[in-house]
Amino acid sequence: MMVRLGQLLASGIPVREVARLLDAESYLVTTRSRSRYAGDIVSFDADRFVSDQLQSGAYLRLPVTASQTSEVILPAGEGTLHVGLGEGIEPKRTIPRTRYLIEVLTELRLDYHLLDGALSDEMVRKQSYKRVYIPSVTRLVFVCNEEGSATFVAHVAETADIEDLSGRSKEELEQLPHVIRLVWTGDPETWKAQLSEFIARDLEQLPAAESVDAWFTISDVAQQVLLTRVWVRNKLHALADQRPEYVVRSGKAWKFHPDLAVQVIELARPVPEDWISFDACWRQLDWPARNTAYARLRAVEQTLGGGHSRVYRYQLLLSPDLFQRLKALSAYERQIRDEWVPMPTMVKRTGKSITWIKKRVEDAQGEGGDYLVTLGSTLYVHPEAAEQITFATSEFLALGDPPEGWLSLGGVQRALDDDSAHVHAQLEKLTTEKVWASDWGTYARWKGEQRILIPTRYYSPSLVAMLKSNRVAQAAQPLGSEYGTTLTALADTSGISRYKLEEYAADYAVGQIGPPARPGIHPVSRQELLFYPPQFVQYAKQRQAERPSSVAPPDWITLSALRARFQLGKKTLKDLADSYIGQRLEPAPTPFLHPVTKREEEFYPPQFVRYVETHQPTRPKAAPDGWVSRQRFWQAHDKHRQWLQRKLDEINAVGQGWCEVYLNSRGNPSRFLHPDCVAYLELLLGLEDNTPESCLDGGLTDLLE
DNA sequence: CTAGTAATACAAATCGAGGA
DNA sequence: TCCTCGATTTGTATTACTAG
Repeated sequence: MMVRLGQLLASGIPVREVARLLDAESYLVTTRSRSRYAGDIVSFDADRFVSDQLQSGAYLRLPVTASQTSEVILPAGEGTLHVGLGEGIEPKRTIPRTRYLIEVLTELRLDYHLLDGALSDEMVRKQSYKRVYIPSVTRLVFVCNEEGSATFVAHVAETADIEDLSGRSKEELEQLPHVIRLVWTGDPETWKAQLSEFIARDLEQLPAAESVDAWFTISDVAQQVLLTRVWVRNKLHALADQRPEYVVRSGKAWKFHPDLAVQVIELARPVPEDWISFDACWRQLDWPARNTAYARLRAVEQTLGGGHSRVYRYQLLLSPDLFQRLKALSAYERQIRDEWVPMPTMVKRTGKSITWIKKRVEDAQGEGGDYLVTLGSTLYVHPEAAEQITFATSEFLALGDPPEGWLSLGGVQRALDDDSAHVHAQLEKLTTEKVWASDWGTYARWKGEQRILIPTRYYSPSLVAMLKSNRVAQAAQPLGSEYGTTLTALADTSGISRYKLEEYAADYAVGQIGPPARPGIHPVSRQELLFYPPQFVQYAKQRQAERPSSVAPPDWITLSALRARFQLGKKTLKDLADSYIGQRLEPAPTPFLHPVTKREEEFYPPQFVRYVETHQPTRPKAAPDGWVSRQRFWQAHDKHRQWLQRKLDEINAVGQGWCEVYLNSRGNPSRFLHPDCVAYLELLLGLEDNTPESCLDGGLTDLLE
């Protein structure tokens, strides 16, 4: 603003005239001249004018160029009455129409050029007509502040018309079809509204007409708002990020669309008095770091919507509403920090993993209760849940180590060279017998050299030895049929799973279908076991036969087999299955008996296989030649991975196929960079290392093309 | 005071191994 | 088949610091 005001004052238009133009005659300062031959010195208090404008929040858009001509604008026509020197006629009132016009142009955000005309002696007018040309909408306005002087708005087809129109008389102007005469109604607002309408009539159709020359540089805006260029630059660039078409590079300088400039000027508007500075707010609040408070502020502001904080003269000021919310949030967070238990502490207390604790907390919390809260990056557990879990897990911490030579289930299975579920079942049985009670126990699990707090059963060497001899004896002499059969033996011989047999046995007992199972001494192991009569065997086989379509059609397949075929992750396949089921696609997955495991399993139709083929996420392959993994790249160039991430985001590497997932050397999916991308990044690195900042600005965008 | 950079911290997602 | 674990990768928040 200062620049344009300076231009205006230096344009050759007399200072008094400028003041009249702006309806700002109160800013004229008269200083008595020291020389008595000279008149008083009249000057315009530009500083006061600008600061008042800033205070009031209403900025006048000053002309792009202002000049004075020695010619009369809209001279009197032939038929006009000449009234001599105008003596004896009452001086006409002044109406600040120019000021109103400038206000209208400011509202419409239009740039304009001002020309002040001369007065001639034989004219009635005491004030000159001004010519205002608005290039973006090709409008020409003739305006005069003197009472009774009409205002004319003309549409200009060619630039040559401007001079032509200026030389005509008012009467001639009125006759022209593309000229509108605007009369003073006595009310500034209606006059302004009419003027605005005439000027902006087809403004919407002409948005692009505004030439880039009229756009604003950073300095232009900075001088308007009286804030530093850095602040303005940041604001402008931030806005321009959202409207890339609103910023151009003109030579060395950036130029911004007037809309952006206006927005920034808006941002510099003073804020209400009850707003509080961010630092004052932070000092009253209870956050450890200033940055934390700043992050919270941004988060809260986002939920509130805009307009609750504003930077004014290097001060980030917050609305009272925002401040209250931050205060409440800080109190809430303080309470969490003081009373709740941080996750790391919980891990130490219980000796369990974070996932484990999380699951228990979720179980512990009631309806709608929120027992887990993340503050910053620490997870806090509600005190009640924490206490409950700590109490419940004290047993884990008390877990001892298994005695030397004792074996876990896996160990027993390896010792017997039999990894079937049968071993597990046998151990289960043995551990219920009092005889063996001291030969097994629950201890902490050992995984290689590591002690893990999972209660795990370990079995003594003598128990294992017994099991071994038992199995040898069993092999020699199978169970006698005259006693009936045990469930385990039946499972082994019938092919029906022991889980199903248990289920059938329960139904058999409840329904009293045949003679009940009776306890007896096993001829080989001398254990007391339950023996089931032949009727039960028959019943079990019947139940088994009744199971829905016991064998799957040949092309139906289980999820796990499908997983092996497509090399898909568990979760990926599960998601695909869920979506298949969710869409109610036919035929639906159906339970069948698995030919090998003899268990009932969910089988999926061949349609699902095709569904997976078409919907599966593209499975990574080995990287083609020349592609480099992200990790290798940032490590090789001694850059942080975030640096790389940022650069890739900037050039939209994923969008243009410069970044793809391939298998890395470990066989895991990882992101790889296209050779071109690598070349570009290396070029970038070279530039960053070797050239000053200024070269980077313009050069890189070209390189990207 | 803002915006940018780098280092660090944390958490979510995922996988295979092992036990029940 | 389900669960838990540690290991690993990846994404994002926090922190510290700097230039302008």
